[in-house]
Amino acid sequence: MIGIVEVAERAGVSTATVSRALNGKAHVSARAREKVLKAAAELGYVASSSAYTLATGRSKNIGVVLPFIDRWFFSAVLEGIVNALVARGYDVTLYNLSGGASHRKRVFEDLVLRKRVDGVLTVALKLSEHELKNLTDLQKPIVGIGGPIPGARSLTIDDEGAGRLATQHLISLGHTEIGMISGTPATEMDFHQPYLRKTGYHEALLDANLDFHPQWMAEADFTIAGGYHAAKQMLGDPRSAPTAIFCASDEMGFGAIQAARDLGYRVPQDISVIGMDGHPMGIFYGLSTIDQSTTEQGAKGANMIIDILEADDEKQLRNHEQLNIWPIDLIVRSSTARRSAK
Amino acid sequence: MIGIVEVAERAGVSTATVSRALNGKAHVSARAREKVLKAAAELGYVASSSAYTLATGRSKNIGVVLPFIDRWFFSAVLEGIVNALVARGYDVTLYNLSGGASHRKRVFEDLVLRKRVDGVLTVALKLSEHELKNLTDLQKPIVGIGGPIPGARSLTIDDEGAGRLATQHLISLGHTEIGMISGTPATEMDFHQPYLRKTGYHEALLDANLDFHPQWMAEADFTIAGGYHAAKQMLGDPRSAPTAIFCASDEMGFGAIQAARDLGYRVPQDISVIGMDGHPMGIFYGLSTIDQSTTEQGAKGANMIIDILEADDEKQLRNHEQLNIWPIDLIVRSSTARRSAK
DNA sequence: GGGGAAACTGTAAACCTTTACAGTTTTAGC
DNA sequence: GCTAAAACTGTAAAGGTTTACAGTTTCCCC
Repeated sequence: MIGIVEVAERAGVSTATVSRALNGKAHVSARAREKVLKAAAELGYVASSSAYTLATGRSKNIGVVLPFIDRWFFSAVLEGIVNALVARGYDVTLYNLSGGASHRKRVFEDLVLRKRVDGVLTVALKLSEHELKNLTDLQKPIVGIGGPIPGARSLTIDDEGAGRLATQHLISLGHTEIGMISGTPATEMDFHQPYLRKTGYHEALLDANLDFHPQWMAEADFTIAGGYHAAKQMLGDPRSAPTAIFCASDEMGFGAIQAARDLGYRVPQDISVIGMDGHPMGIFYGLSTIDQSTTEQGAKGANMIIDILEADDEKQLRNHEQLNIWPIDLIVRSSTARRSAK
Repeated sequence: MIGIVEVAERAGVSTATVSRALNGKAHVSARAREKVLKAAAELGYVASSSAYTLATGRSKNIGVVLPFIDRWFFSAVLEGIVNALVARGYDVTLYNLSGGASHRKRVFEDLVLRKRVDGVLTVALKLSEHELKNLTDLQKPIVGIGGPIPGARSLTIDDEGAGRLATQHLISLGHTEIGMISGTPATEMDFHQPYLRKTGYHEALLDANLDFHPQWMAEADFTIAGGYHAAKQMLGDPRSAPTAIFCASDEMGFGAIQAARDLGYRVPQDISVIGMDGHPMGIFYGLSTIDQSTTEQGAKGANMIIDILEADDEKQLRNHEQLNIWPIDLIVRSSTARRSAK
């Protein structure tokens, strides 16, 4: 095993100098630095991260907690997070909550706490009070992406505004009978999101003085299949079928388009569909959507937490609540069009 | 800061006893164990993982290296890996290669090496000799999922057999003009997979004495859009259009179905399509496929590496090459049918 | 060449556990 | 009640780094 001592011997300096040279600190002469670098390279020396962490109290490791990994939104956020963190020299330790309740408890009580991480990033998560306390007790920076963490920093889109914007887009095209397929809150997830998007939808209808028909509202589980079944139900009855549907996720939008086609509707001539999130397949389906540049949002959240960490300012480290609103874009493609005369 | 010393004091025992009690080791009286547990709970003590790692040389942390995170196959494998590892008390540190070449170099040279991990799991990766050497120099268990790592243990399906099976399924339905949309090897990925699936396809045709037409072979990038464009090209010319297509991934299969429909073909009456992987959306599309139970495969790979670690047998730890073949299933849905008379 | 400041370097303590080894207590058998 | 064995417990070293502090060298200017 070759450690800092061996490098020091070979370079003919002390371990302190080796440490300083290798970490790019000041107070090392060019000559010494060079000798150290050479010796380290020759010996193939790599510092032990556990010793580093023990000595400095920093692990250069961020814990990321997500409810699912294999759903597009989450994997896209994760991709952004991981790339941004690695670029800044941090590792990512992953905690996934999809393994059931006992698993979830384990994550919060044991793993996150084991002093392995310098900070925690949560994605679209609603925490119980107990879990929140576990996290804040760590006295480490926390950032919540896509679902505000009370008392901590958050990065999230304006879900209510997004719902309103999507609905207004449909209204602006002349639609007056507008349905919505909203998400059901899975137990693992923050339930603000589906709720807020629905609120935006209602507000937009209200502002435009439009009627609201209970049959125009359905709930599904954010998947293609869920959207398909909900849309089929909603469009199946010609007496109450809306002429446009706003889906709370793009996946449900894909399903809705398919359902409409299977029922003989033409999209967008007979029915307009707008989704939400900015799924890459949306380009393929021609689905209009509210884009929230998911991967970039993940990267931004990652950079936020590193900025806090490296600010190193005591005041910064306190978890004062702070809400950052991430911008959204309306992307109009071929699934929404002017309402045609019936 | 409360450490093992504080717990020892409170419990009225030595730190050695605290350590033994908390780690569930033998040689602790029931009375002492109880006192320790009580004291630890009262103080809210959590062991420092870096000190643990430094003292024991084990990090209880597995590095997972993947080329992408936000593509379904990889996120599904990852989901399986993470859940299995957490269930066995291990953490997962994630290394993603999609950030470009310098990023990739960084991952292999710095991060994986930093003695943070007890073992490495790679997913569908082809490593350069240099990268492979970096990894094996670690003297730690390595397991390659979905892409064999030379000189290490691997878990992979029989890609060639899978290609043959898919093609044979089409042949058994009476098809004689069978196209294939194969994957292009992205630089980040193992390029065995697309190649092997193609080989299986060719073998099956050969065995059945069927003709092969160069226009029946296309390459795409594993995505829906890629499959769509490739299929449109292949089916566009009625003189050479095949009556069945085997796609090397389900995503490309979805695209191919869409392309066929857009060209006025009915699936499966006019054209059969079979995919590969077992994407959950396949149920929705009715896509016949070769299922490789991706998430379970990830879990299996994770368990393999932990088994090696916990066997603790010197011989086990040596990275002797070993190839585990993961079973596949032909799933017949509504996208494949008997060839109809033209 | 002398003096003082600035730049560099080294020693050793600190970080927090685990565990080998030695020492102590309990148990069981007679 | 004694003895030997078994079970438990404690002391202290080890693991590999960073860094405060003290000590040394170099540099510059008079």
